Amino acid sequence: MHLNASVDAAARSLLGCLLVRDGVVLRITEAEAYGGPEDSASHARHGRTARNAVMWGPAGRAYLYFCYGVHWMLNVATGPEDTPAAVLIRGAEVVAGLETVLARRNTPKPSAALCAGPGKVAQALGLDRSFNGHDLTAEGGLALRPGPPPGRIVAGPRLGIAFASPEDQARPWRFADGDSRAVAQRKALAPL
DNA sequence: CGCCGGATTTAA
DNA sequence: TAAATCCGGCGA
Repeated sequence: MHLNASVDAAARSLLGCLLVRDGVVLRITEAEAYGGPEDSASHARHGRTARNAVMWGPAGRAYLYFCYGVHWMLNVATGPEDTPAAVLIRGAEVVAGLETVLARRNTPKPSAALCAGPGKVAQALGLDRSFNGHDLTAEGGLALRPGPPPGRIVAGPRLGIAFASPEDQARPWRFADGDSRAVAQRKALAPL
């Protein structure tokens, strides 16, 4: 876990790490890097606001935001203080607490798609705005811990950013565990 | 203050 | 392929 490295390196280093809450343990299988004001795909593109303030804070804090009027998205703030950057957790596989995850996801049985998607990850962990700014390096509530890294990493363009500049859309800042099935749209990813 | 549109998911 | 559904950011 190298949260103070460049945001794309930080995103790669989060693959395989564990998210722990309430007996639920998820292993991160997919992540996307978002930079500062220079990244036209990032929430930081309009500068510092009340919503994205956590991106300016120290590395290791949770940045939660509400999207499409429906979903909560979990990000990990990276980089030094005053340097806005965050990694969106896009996918995970369940390591422990399967019953709790199935209940929260309102799904009868497990599948590779159970937590493949950023909205699904936050829902599986039971997250909402109250976790915004939470210190993931501390114990309790919601914690981020080292986990088994992937054997190989695949990468591709970030998803859902058609509003960004062509250069930023093309930037291969989406990363995933090449051996995990808990990854949405795997065809858009290729070996590093 | 009102409008536009989004780092998505789900079901048809 | 579209509907669900809310709020941030921006322009008036």
